[in-house]
Amino acid sequence: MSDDLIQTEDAFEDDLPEQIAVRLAKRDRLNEMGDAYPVSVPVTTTIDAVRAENPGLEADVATGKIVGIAGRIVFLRNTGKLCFATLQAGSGERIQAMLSLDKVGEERLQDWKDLVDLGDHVFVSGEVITSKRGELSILADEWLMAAKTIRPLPNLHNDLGEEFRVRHRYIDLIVRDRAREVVKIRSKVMQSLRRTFEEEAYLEVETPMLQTIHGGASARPFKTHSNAFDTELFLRIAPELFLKRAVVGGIDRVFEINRNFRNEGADRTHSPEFAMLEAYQAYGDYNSIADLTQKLIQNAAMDVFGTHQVVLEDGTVNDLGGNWPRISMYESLSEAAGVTITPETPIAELKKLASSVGIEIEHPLAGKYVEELWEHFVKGDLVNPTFVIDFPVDTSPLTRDHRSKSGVVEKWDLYIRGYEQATGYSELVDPVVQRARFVEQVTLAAAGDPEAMKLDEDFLKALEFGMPPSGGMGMGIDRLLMSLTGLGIRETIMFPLVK
RNA sequence: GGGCCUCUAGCUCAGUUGGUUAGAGCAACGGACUUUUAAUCCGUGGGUCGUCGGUUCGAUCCCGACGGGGCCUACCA
Repeated sequence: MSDDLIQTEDAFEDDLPEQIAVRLAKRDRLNEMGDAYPVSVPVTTTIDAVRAENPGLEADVATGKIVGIAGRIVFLRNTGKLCFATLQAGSGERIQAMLSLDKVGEERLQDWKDLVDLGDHVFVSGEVITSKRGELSILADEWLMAAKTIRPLPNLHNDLGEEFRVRHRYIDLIVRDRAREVVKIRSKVMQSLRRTFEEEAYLEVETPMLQTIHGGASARPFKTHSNAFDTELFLRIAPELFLKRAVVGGIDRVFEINRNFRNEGADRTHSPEFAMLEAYQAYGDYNSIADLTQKLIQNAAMDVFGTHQVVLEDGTVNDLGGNWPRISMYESLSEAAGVTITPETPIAELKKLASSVGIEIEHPLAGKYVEELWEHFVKGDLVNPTFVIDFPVDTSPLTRDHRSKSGVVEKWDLYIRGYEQATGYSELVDPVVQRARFVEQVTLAAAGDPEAMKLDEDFLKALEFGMPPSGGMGMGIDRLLMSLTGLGIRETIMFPLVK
């Protein structure tokens, strides 16, 4: 693929694809006659408005209404003395323009045929009519080039290849309704989430993305360097430790929607940068924050689709309605595995069980085996939204111990259609226990675990000033869009990273 | 990171069991056409068959390396 065609005057001469050379020549002619890229064109209305204001007209009707509209040409049908073009607005709405010899005159009709290509933005003004076949049209008195296109649009009769769509999303958005729709859905979901937060009296904040110590999750970070401070910086893997500082400071109900960066593998459900929602609620716990999470998602479904039963890309229905069940990790695992597993089950036994079902991992923490076993035995069967609650303590360093069960923490993961959609905690606010947990992590890091956290002294100091008992949650926005649409992550992100 | 597959015109795709001139539809160019809407009809041009190297009389095709992409797998959300 040659992307640097239009660089130098010399390049015009030689190896330019025919279609581009032809269009550049047309551009030159337009500039000689006037302007191929005028600063504006005298539009009086929009394609959407013309359609909305002229519904259900009979065929071959003249309304007497004169309008000026602009749009991108997506179909072109030139005949001898009457030319047709289909103009598309940014919304995807289309309308037909008709250019006849007796209205625009011989010269301008010839200019149209000579200079206008598929993909061009044009302005036409004239009367709103319907054609003999009943198509709502603008019968032009005049036309103007609004912006000349140099590259040809792909044909609109075959689906674009997936790679082409991702690499040229701007073209995908022009030619594919669904691409535009997904952008719209995403925007509406964001509005809905913010609306729910506002109703619940949360404040939206923005915390650092460039951090000197990365914490709040376990993942490999992207590294960068600050010239001014001459120091290594990390792109954040999570905002958690800063949002908790905000809660310490008295921002009792706080949320952030922003990007996280994780230097891990990319696949259908993982992107190196992804939009994350985190929320914290002083005087709440993992139950109240689960309630909030359910409300956020159900409101989003209702606001965007008007139902909790959302229809996915493949035609299946994702039922997000009702009160979502909360199942215990240890109990659901014990049931599915046919063996009683508790926080007291020795690691050797867990290892043996894991090995017997083909999970071969070496890890010093019993909790890791429990989570792996749970994913093996239970995860696949969870289709409808389900909160899996009460996780092993040793894999959840930022979560408080369970109020009554020993060996587990007050943490849930929300699963929807087999994917982890969100996670929530009763937050660990005891600075002494938090320090001890961090030290364990750092010890692991020293033992060669690159994802273990470094000690964030300033965060610990904040806790020492007293963080109220709190519930907190984190939710992947891209994944929420996936749950609501059934699309892959690279379709829910408008411009996903490509090499 | 490992395994398998893939890359042909502006776009979507055929095809060549190694042979002289690599095809289609849409798009483009020339012509005809005042009611088309994937307009139609006649005619024309357009390709380093991902890149580099090897084998061969001859490579788009076989082999190797590199690059892009996909699927599975591993890690993470």
